[in-house]
Amino acid sequence: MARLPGYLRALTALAGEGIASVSSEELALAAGVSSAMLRKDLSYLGSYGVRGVGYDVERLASEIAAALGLTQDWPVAIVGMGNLGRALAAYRGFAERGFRVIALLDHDERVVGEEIAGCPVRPMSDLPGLVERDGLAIGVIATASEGAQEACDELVAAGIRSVLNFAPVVLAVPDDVVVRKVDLSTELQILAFHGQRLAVAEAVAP
Amino acid sequence: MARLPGYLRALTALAGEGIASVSSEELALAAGVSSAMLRKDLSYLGSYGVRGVGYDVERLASEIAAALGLTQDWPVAIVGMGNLGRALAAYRGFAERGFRVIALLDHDERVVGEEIAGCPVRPMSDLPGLVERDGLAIGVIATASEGAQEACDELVAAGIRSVLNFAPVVLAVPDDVVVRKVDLSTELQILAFHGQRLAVAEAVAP
DNA sequence: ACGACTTTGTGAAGGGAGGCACAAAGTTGC
DNA sequence: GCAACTTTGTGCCTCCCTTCACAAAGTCGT
Repeated sequence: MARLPGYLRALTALAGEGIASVSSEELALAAGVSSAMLRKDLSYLGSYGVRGVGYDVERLASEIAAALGLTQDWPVAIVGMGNLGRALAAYRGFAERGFRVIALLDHDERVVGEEIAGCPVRPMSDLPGLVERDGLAIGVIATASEGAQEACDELVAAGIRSVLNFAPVVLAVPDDVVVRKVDLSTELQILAFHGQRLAVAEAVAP
Repeated sequence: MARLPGYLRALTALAGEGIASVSSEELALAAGVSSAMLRKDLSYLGSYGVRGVGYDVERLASEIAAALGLTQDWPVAIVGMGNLGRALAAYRGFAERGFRVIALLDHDERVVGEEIAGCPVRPMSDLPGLVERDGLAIGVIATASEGAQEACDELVAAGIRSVLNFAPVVLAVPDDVVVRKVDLSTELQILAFHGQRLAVAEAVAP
């Protein structure tokens, strides 16, 4: 379920405010979904609500965290130390949510050895060892478009089956590999589309 | 249509290889969709294909670009000059696709005046002027979660109706404002979910 | 202890997006 | 100029996701 992270985030925020119990209505509002959908989603996890009262915030949060597999730390490696890769390496958001960046990788020998955000850049040949010895399970692709497929192939060959792709290309992977895509320019283009529709609508009926 | 940017990207790549004509089958493969869906999507734009031959790459690319409103440059402002905001300011991907970052903004007076990637950081109070005089239409929110709603409110108050949100919160906006969200940690959590399912499956049937 | 009230969990209905399959249209070879 | 082949455009069908609505269940006041 792609919405569980949103619920977890809303619950964490509520817990931070010292709220112990929440109804499906309130939580749905905070997470930006309908209450019926929220209840149906949560019912898949089990019956953790109490009729007439609502859900226990702490309890539900830990159930969702368990379902998402967030009870453990997930080691992450970032491939590609260009502009984007450096930014991601410096970004604190990973560690805050249980994702530990254990390696920065680059194909380019001139970059290997450099230190970014206190972490040395390592060659791609280190990948198998990272998977084997450090339990690396998630790879982040921050290369340019051209290098993305090759980087992905190397990740998959090393045994990684979860990939987060920032490059604006469609990656070809075996069926058992999961690829999630984050694409700035696609999002911007969708916004441009709406912006234009707005402009056209205004021109017609000002 | 959220898939048009993907088609455009595939077409641009084909044009770069000097390919002049493409069938729906080939283009669909390159864009990672089914050929039937591609044809249906393109038929909404009009009949730009030739039966028995396929689509003219250049022609189709410019039609899609026009539909997306990419014939003009879209001015963009980035709000929030923390880690993420600085990274975005330095990121070249915007300009490459017709999105011009015309302003960097921050609420914090200690950051205002600083220069990042050759562009000065300006106060939030400059917003109305940017919208009025420079045609600013798209706002990018790169603040921390806490400041996101306030930043969004200021963007909307200034007249911006297209927002790209990097903060992991659900923004409340009027109906005529479009918000697109890019959320790293949600994507990572979804990957963790799959990673855990994989681990569980392996433990059951090794 | 009982009744009224609140809230969950879920069956049924509704809608929309994607896929299938085929007719229409255009091209190419002879 | 005609026939065979290729490829688009689209009507129809199916399936999944969302929403509606209500019964079951549990709480709180009296």
